[in-house]
Amino acid sequence: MIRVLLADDENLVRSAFAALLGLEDDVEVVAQASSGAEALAMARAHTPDVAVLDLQMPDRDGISVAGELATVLPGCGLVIVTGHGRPGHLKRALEAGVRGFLPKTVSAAVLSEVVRTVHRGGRYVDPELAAEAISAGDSPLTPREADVLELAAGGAPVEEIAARAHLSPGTVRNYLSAAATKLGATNRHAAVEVARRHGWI
Amino acid sequence: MIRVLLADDENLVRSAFAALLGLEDDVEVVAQASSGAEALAMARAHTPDVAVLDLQMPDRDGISVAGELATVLPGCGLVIVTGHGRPGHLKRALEAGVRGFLPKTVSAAVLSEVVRTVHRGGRYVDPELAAEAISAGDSPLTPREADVLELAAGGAPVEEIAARAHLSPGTVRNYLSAAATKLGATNRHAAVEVARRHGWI
DNA sequence: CGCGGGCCGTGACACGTGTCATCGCCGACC
DNA sequence: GGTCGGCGATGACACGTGTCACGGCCCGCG
Repeated sequence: MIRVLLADDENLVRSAFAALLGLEDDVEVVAQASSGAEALAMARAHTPDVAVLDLQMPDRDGISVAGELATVLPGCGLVIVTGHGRPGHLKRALEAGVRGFLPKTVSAAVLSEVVRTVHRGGRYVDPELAAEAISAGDSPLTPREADVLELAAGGAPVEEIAARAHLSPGTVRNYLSAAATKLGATNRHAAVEVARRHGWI
Repeated sequence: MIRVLLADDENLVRSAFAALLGLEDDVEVVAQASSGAEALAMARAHTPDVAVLDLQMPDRDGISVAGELATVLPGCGLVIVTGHGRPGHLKRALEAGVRGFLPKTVSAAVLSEVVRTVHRGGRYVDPELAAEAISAGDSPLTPREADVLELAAGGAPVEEIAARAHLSPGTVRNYLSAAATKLGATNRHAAVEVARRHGWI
């Protein structure tokens, strides 16, 4: 029997996944969580064999939860499920010790199969996503550029970004200009779109 | 027995919903679709009692599908399920004849209950979402302002927006300026964020 | 009919931005 | 020890934008 922890902030989806996995004979959902913090607490309490985590949760990234789980529960298999799979996310997830990564567009049979594969110590990443990740490559942005670009995501003026990043307005413009050039965008706003699409911010 | 049509582009979620609804004695999932066009075709073929539609689908809006279904299958109950519930979406959905509207954050028991309620001819909208919709009110934007603001969503420069909207650059700037003022934003980019958050674009 | 308001355009001004050159400080690497 | 690259800053210039005033056209409404 494979003991599974489910974490997803969308209760309806999480319960539905539980119902889906419940149909399998060799899988048992032993705990559910609706946030990253709760997922960690539940994992400590129930020590599941496999943790199925949603990528986007209100408090913290599913990947950061996975990273912490990897050290707290080394034996626990880690699977990330996500709506919009971005290449950058996949890369970060694999670095965090995740062994299963699949978008929600895959068919139902895949989920339970991936749970079994990961439990056996194997790996599974969605082929389409893997291809995208390889063709897209790494982020060309330096850490600071990514930081500043993320702060620019809300459409805030440069002054506000500078204040929130504790930087000079001129420096912020330099970073944004560099980021836009690297991403082949004409604006920082278009650059934000590109970076988001690749999962680089 | 309530005959249900399920439409959601995320196969995993759709199958999971099917499993969830399959646990109910009085509900039967008779058809599934992964796009808006497919949902319409399936609805014609199977004449379900209730259609459960995801809001965001690749080809067309779940609301526009609902609007068409309302004329094609007048007796069919319409339920919209969505990840991020925006007040503006709720309003448009109700105008299209939708009688059930709920975010995916609700608990599992609610879904089947809403299907039953809608099948009986009743209505259900998520209380929290309803409160937001009332407090947020209608969109202050004129139709053209909303159009232009939508074209500005990608971060494109004014010239490009003007070309795509068949307008003069000056006119575009006027519209964007008006929209930003009405939405209390300093930029058009921040205005886009605000409008998106309210579901006005 | 006059009036308001949505729609579309022009022109002008001030401000925000994008771009580039140049500087200094540091840490990594050969 | 020299070089390279990331980080932070400054200053200057050109361009994109935000804002306002103003013009016109059309439609609906009192």
